[in-house]
Formats: sequence, C-alpha cells, structure tokens
Amino acid sequence: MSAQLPADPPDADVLPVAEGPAFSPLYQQIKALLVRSLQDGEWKPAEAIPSETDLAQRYKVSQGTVRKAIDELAAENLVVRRQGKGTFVATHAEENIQYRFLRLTPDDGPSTGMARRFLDCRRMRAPAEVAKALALKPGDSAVLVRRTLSRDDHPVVLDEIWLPAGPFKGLSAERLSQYAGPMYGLFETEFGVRMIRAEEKIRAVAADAATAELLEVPVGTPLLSVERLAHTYGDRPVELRRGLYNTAAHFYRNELN
Amino acid sequence: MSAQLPADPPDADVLPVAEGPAFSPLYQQIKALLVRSLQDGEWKPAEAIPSETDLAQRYKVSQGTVRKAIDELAAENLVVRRQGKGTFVATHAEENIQYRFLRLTPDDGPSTGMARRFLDCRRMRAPAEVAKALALKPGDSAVLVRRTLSRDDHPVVLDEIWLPAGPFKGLSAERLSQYAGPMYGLFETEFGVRMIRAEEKIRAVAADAATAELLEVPVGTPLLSVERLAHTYGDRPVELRRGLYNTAAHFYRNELN
DNA sequence: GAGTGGTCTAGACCACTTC
DNA sequence: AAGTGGTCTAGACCACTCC
Repeated sequence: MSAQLPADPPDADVLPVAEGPAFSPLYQQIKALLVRSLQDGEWKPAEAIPSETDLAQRYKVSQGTVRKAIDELAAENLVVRRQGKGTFVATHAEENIQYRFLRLTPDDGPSTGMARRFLDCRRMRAPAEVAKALALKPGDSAVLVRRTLSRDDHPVVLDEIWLPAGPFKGLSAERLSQYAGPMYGLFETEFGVRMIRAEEKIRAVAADAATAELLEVPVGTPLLSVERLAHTYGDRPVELRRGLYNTAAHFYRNELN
Repeated sequence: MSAQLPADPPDADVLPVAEGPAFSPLYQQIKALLVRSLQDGEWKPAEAIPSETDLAQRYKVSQGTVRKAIDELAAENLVVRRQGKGTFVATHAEENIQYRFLRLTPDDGPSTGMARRFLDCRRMRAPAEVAKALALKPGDSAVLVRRTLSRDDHPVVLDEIWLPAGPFKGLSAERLSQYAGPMYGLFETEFGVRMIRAEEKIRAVAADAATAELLEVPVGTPLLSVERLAHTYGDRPVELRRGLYNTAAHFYRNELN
C-alpha cells in the first residue's frame, strides 16, 4: 500500500514518509489500484467486483476506506452499485440507456430507438489532426467509420468516426452491422476498449452538398456539429468523432450545475 | 429529527415508525434541513455556514452524518468546502469563474472576459410559452432583457432573457449596466434569487435579419440556439433564456461521463 | 495553538437480494 | 439465513488556515 500506510493505526511512531511533493489519501491509492484492476481486465464489464469486505482484507484497510474509493468510481460511472447484490463493472453493452453518450432527444415524446446504417469502414493513414487528437505517431493508420442514425425512416445524425487501427484490427462494416447493441458495446466486448469519458465541442454549421444529400435536407441547412473526443482508462484518447445532427425535430440536451 | 431517529443509537427498543411509503436516511433529512436554511436565507451567499461539529450538536446527530449531508450539497454546488476555513454558501458573484453556466469557449486561448451590452429591458404580459415554462399564471407579467456579449469588440452572443416580474421588481437596464459582475450575481444580491441548476436545449438555426445585424453576420448564418431553463431552490423555474451563439470562433464545450 | 475540514478505523445495525 | 451494499456512530489523528 506504499509508503504512507499506518500499518497499525494510531500512535505508530512510523511517521508518514514525506517524500517530496505528493500526498494522497489512502482511499485514493485504493481507487488507483481498483482502476488498475479494471484496466487490466481482472474484472470484466458487467461482472461483479469483490465485495467491500473482501477488498478491505485484500488491501489491508478498513471497509470504510474501500467504500470511499468505490464511491468515487461509482460517481465516475466506472462501476455501478446495486444494493444487496454487489458492485458491477460498468458497461455500454446491455444497458437500458441505449446510447449513454448521445444527448439527442426528439422534440416530442421520449427517446425511441434509432436505425443505424453504415456507409463506410476503411483503413488509411491518419490525417494530421486525427493523429494529433488520438496521440498517434505520424504515419500510423486509422479506421474511418461513417454511418447515419435515423428515426422514423428520416436520417437525423451523420457520424464520422476515427479510431486507431491498432486496437481495432478486424473492424468492418459487417461486424458493425451484425452487432445489435450500441457501438461502444461492440468495442468493449470485441476489442477490449472501454469508453469512460468524453469531451464534446459543439458548433452550428451549414450542410454541404454531400451531407445535405445524406441527411435529406437542403444545402446550407444549419446543422449541429458535435466533435467528440472519447477516452479510455488513464485518460487515453481512443476515438475522435464528428457528428452532424439535424435539429429540426431534435435537440441536444444538457444539464448545468 | 422526525420519526426515525434512533435517539440513543444501538439497541433502543424504539423501533423506527414504519409510516407508509417513505424511508429516507438521516443524512438526507439533515440535508433537507440545510437546504431549507439556505433557502430561508439563514446563511447568505458567500458566508460560512456553521462548522460540522456545531451542526452535529444542533441536529443531535454525529458529525459524520452532517458531513455526508454537506458532501451532497457540495456535489450539487450549493456550498463550497474549503479545508481549514469552513463551508461557504455558493455564489455567482465574486466567483473566479466569471460565468458559471456559460459553456462558450474561444477556439484559441482561454476564456478572457466578455463585454456586455444591454439592448432592452421591459415588462409585459408573459407570452404563453414563457408563462408555461416559468409556471406563471396566465396574465402574469414578465421582464424581458435583451443583451449581447462581445469579445474583442465582436458580438458573439445575443441573449433574450425572460424573468417573472414579481421577484424582479425594479430591474432595469441601468441597474444591469451598473452592476459589475455576472448577471446571476446581481439577481442574488439585489433580488434574493439564486440560480442553482439549469437545463439547456441546443439546436442549430439560421440567423434572421434582426439577429444577423446584431451579431454582425450575414443573414442565414448558422447559429447555435441555446434555450436555458434555470431553477432555484426546490427546482422552481425562474428564468427562461434563449441565447444565439456565433460559433465561427467559439464552441460550446461539454463533458460526458 | 485553536478551529476547520479531511482521512481512517472499528463496530453495530438496516435494507435489499438470493438461496 | 447468509451475503451484499447503505447508514450511523464515536473517536483518533492529519492537513490546512489564521491569529
């Protein structure tokens, strides 16, 4: 448990080793260890992690300290607590909320399902800005996926998705089409890449000719441009996505606190 | 502390009164009491609330229970903790982050200040949709404020802000202009209305003639339409705002978890 | 040094799920 | 009944701020 573990709690005259700049509380160290285990795949998505008491024994700390570590993981949506059952690794597959990261809502009624259509899936050298965003070496190759999402037979979203070719070897339009759930579910189960967190930059843009045709709107129609950079464990960027949303009958919802 | 307080903690044979449907943990009850005190103005914005030990005595619970209540208030940004100093009521005035709710970021460099210009401030009967959003009775009057925000002398945001006339009696363009900080700071200190939480609906729209002139863009330019409903304590809606953002050199940033 | 929030422990009991 | 997360307590000590 590193330098600063009390070992036997009170009045041990082993002072915490003040080794320079860092101080991190015990529960943060435990949290880091848990994240490591998640990252290493010790517990798979949708599986239960050990109980709090088990973990407390394993790390030689009190149950309350483990609890606080897990509390933070739950707040970050890395795990899900279920009273009486256990604590489970979060997953994008088999989620009731079909698209955890998609903030698009229809003007009327709640979110019904959307039909996916894959236009394209090909490998190429990553363009400079993609390489930069995904922290690829210049010359590394990337996968470009293009697809639309439709509601009631009308296309609403056009996505252009860039992925590093390395981890996503074997990704194809067929694989994508065959898989039933959300794309991030496929990434998780087939490629071992879990999306944890993302940042989006949103703008208003005019539809160009190609986009206009695919979204079935006049050229120049204002569209929402949503540029997403998604990260996996350790804040490593693993997907750059640009979505164009037709907001004639939908809106992007957000909560401010 | 209502029905379900153990009184003397373990093995009191006073069983919790199972009165129907609700069960709420002690710390939630404490939290509700604290919110009530905030709402009633017992502690003013930017003031310190009593220490955890004081509150524990006052409510006859342990310090840990008070702590958990305050933890949640801090997570909801109702209060701010500062180690060694105390816990303070959150405020929109005197905040380092000038605009807590404004998600607009310049493409280059960090967020510098924006220049405000008030175009309009007048009272009128609330239009139907405004009345509905703000839960006003039909015929109630509302205040409409219109303003722009500029960076480097270029207008970037055009806001149209609807407020219930009742709580905002005396609001005028002069008052707005004279006040230095963010508008929500004025609302807080002058009208006792604190903005706690907001929901935004975002769309892409084309600039109409009037908007185009104010934002100095060609008619038809795609703009971000940001419709915000802001709430005060108890989730009561108190502001409906529609902003039009020129996203040529700025973007709306968002974090997904 | 006194006061405040922050961490950690140990133990009891409650609520929920499963067998 | 057993196992899990959830609540609550009591007490000790640490880190930070201010005087």
